[in-house]
Amino acid sequence: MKIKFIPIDYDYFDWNERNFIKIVGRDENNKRVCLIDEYTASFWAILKDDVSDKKIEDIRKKIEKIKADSSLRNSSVVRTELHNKKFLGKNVKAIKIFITNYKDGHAIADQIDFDEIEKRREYDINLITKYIIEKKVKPLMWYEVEGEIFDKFGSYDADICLKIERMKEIQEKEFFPKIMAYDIETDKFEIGRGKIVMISLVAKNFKKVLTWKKCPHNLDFVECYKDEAEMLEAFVDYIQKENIDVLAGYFSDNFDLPYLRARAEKNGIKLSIGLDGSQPKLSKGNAISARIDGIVHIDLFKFIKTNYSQYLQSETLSLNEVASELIGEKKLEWKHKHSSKIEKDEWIKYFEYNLQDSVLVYKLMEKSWPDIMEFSKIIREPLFNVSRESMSVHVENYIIHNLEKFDEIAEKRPLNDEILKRRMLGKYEGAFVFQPQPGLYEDIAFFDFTSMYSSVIVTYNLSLSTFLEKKEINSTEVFLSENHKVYFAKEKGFFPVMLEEIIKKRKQYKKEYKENQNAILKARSNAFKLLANASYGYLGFFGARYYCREAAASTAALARKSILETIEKIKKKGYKVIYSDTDSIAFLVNKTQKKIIEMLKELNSELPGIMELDLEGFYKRGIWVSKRTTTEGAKKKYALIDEDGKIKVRGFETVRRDWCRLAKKVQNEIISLILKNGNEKKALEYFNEIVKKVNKKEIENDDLIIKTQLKKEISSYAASIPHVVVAKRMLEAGLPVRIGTLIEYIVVEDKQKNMKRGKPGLVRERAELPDRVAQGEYDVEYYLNNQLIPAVENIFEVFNVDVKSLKDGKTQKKISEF
DNA sequence: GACTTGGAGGTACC
DNA sequence: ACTGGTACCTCCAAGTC
Repeated sequence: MKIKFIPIDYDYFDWNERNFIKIVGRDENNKRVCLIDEYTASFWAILKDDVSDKKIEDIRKKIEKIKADSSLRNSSVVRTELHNKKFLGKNVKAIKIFITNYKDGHAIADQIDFDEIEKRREYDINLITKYIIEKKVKPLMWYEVEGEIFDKFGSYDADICLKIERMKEIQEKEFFPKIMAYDIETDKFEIGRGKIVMISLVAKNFKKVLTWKKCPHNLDFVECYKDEAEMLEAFVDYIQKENIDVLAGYFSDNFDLPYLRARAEKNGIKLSIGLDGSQPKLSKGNAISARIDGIVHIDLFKFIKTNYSQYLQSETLSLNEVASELIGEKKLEWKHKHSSKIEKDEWIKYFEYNLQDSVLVYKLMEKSWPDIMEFSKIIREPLFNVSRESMSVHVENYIIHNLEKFDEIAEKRPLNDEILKRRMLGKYEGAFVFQPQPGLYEDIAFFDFTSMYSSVIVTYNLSLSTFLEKKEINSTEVFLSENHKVYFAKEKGFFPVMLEEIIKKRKQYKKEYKENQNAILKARSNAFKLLANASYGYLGFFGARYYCREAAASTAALARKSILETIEKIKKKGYKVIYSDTDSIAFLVNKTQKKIIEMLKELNSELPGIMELDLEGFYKRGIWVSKRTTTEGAKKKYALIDEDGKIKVRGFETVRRDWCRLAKKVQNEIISLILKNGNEKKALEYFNEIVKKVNKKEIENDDLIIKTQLKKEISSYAASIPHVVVAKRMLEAGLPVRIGTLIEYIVVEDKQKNMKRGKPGLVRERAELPDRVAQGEYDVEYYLNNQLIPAVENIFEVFNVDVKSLKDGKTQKKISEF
């Protein structure tokens, strides 16, 4: 039988003690297809140099006799092959060892401890990953498949199952999966402790809320069931009936699916939503992931966190904020309460609220699909994994999937003691940041290096496999510090070569996207950008297979050297450099813009390798301020206005979430007024008005909330700082507080009159939960001295205006003098 | 007891 | 633990006089 097929989900199972791969996907008519493939797991034993051929044959014979029997199954080596391979760039002879069952790879590898064996590798690589590499059955690519009907499964919910005989990659139209979004509402927050009150399901032309609560209304999307158990059964039915590829939730790995499983168990029913009739499988450990056989369960929260969060403005990654920013739609209003306390007519609101959550998840999933799909195609890992994995894992998987071209055997994942050792090493010297001079500057140009760290890695060939223990002829020498030099080979290593390709592809797809703006090209270009950006971090990441501290430190060192040299050149051309951070240089434009572009060309012609300097932009004006404690300029804090009047703020309180909105809004407005007008006059008037308002207690509570995230367990905080004290109080009040919760508080006047000689008591004693604070109850002194003034003081200082004394009556006269 | 200092903690920049 | 280092700033608590 011959069909067209696109792989969506991968899994493996044991049959007669051997491993079989099961791929679920679609055919050209969108029929659900499952493919079965026999696959023999393997790993490598790398031989030491100079082992004689005869000895190698002896060892192979010995290896072929190895068994690893357990109560679970009898495992053994199937056969061996001898190959000429590379390991970390060096030629090696290696024995490829095929085994009956992947799960016993470790047990068998442990028995290969002959003196002639240098290393054993790749027994720590996922079976699916190895399968995709070797058999080239890549996720979300179309294939023409020949195979025979496979009916050895009792019943599998697919239109057809084939055992693969031949496969060929083909070109076909882009695939779009059938997505369903879901969300549950429960009586208690803790997993399984309360009942599930309702479940919403949203797919294309499909909107439902399932509930077992009485239905005193006529909402057509609500379906009522006798009890929780019946509702859960209906949920299972819909998942089975609707023929979906992707089930998407938000925080659903940690909440919705575990909750559903727990409640199903309590009700004595099976949550058999897998195509094989199995229940969702929850992984053990801290980072729970919930898998459904044949259906890709995606927890969008995880994908958004690793892939979008750095580009989002949202203060938190709550569904409400993320949806609002990405799709311009919000959750409905609903104040959570136990179902027993919900009034009759409130239920409609509750159902609508629940439905809207799934609508948001559905739309977010549609929007994220190109990104998830492109990552899956580029990295060649299944959607389930790609949607959950961190950037370092993405980089690593990309490497592993591309080693074949280099004949490389993969390095092993570091074990715990190795990780510990790496972490003990501490930090190495990083980027250069220019010491700015506080002031308001006119006409500024910004240059920046494109993907600077990646370009450095490629240009200087930095990586684990090119790192040399000692100086060799024709090697690159890098000064890390005065008495620490390291060396790298000139011969190209696979890591820099791969990175160069990533950078090239990023450029290519960026260009293609500009010519043909569609979501997929954008996603493709973006995926390569993210991979390139994470590569340097990967080199210095303690958990990386290809960790190389020297390479990471050298990357930073060479980037420093490069930027400092460029700064010098720009200075020599007669420009005043005012700022620089890592890969960017700001300088004053005292000549025509044409001259600047000419200089840029010249600078580029002198740069080595793929290093490239780019014009980031011209700005009409910019402000740099001093640090709060000293008079020297603050780094990483500045604001710019471009020729179109667009303002860019970096580092100021305005862009920090741990400052109250009042301080942020006022600072932002002051920055804007100053940059637009070129002086502080209007800004001072504005500030004066605000101070009056604060004094008159006219500021809304919402503008006074200070938000700080709880980053660890409450008990492990050394000092009792305001947000931790408030968090404790929230816990006592039965509010959900855990690591990651954004704690909100308002500082109120000292009720206990703890004032000591006119000075207020500790902030934590005055930090109050926002809904316990009445309008106008806030502490004027705190918000003036600890929020407003610190936020604007250094800005006005640039104009020699002392704002500290503004709140006193006298100084107001002083302002009128301006 | 008032003031200084340093560390913990959080969040930004690139 | 889940990419890296650099930097700012607040609040508290210990240290100093």
